[in-house]
Amino acid sequence: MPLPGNPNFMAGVPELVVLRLLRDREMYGYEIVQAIREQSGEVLSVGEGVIYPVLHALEKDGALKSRRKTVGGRSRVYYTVTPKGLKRFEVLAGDWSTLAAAIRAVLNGGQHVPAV
Amino acid sequence: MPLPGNPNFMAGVPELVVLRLLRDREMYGYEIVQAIREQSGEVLSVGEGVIYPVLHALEKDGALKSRRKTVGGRSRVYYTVTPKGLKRFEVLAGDWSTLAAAIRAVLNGGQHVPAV
DNA sequence: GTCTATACCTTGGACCGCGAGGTATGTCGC
DNA sequence: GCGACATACCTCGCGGTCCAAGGTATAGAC
Repeated sequence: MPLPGNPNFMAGVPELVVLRLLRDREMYGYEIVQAIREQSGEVLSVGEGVIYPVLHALEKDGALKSRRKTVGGRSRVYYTVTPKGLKRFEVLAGDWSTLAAAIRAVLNGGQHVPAV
Repeated sequence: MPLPGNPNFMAGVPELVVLRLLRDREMYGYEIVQAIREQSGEVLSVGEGVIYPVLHALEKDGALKSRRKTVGGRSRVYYTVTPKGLKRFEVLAGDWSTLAAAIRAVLNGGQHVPAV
């Protein structure tokens, strides 16, 4: 949360990314890990040790719902975004946008960049 | 360091910002804290508890040089960027750029954004 | 003489990310 | 049938960053 007294202003990106991916379609953890790697052009490598805890926390908070599904003999846990999760995504996305703009502003020498 | 095996990929923003400000002109710690707040449009609030340790670490690494100066009866520690520090800034700035682009790519649905 | 602003600094803990490790099952080659 | 590899889930504990809180000291205002 960048705006008012921001504790740990850089955190929460994994969460944001997870919510973004699940907004499009139902996915399972292992798949998410690879999707992040792919879609970021191999730049972001957010491992399973990050993703699974994030998924559990989001579900506990009611931002995600899960259901087991067996595909080709493999048991998977698929996640979907709840309305609460969608709202959370929008907040986080806005925060990120604000933050990135602020950093860019400083890098550009203090000229206020009018949002992207 | 976003690219190869990235430990703590989101970190280092305070350092990056400090180097950016000092690249323009000599500044002292207290001044830097306020400059960040201002230039970021009050979004970034990186307190003294962050800045001073960063300045000390950068100086210890030879990225900055300091000199005491008394202005109007007030003793200040002014910092300037060394060539090593400049190089470090360029690396960090590039890393940040890459990272921000990667996150934006994911937020945009996996279409590779051709750098900004 | 007290209060506010300036200016420096350190410490403790909180939090997050992450590697490393652990379990289990399916598939492919030999 | 057996080993190696990919899939798929999970947790623990370390480590690094950030940050609030607190501490010192001087200058200027009222």
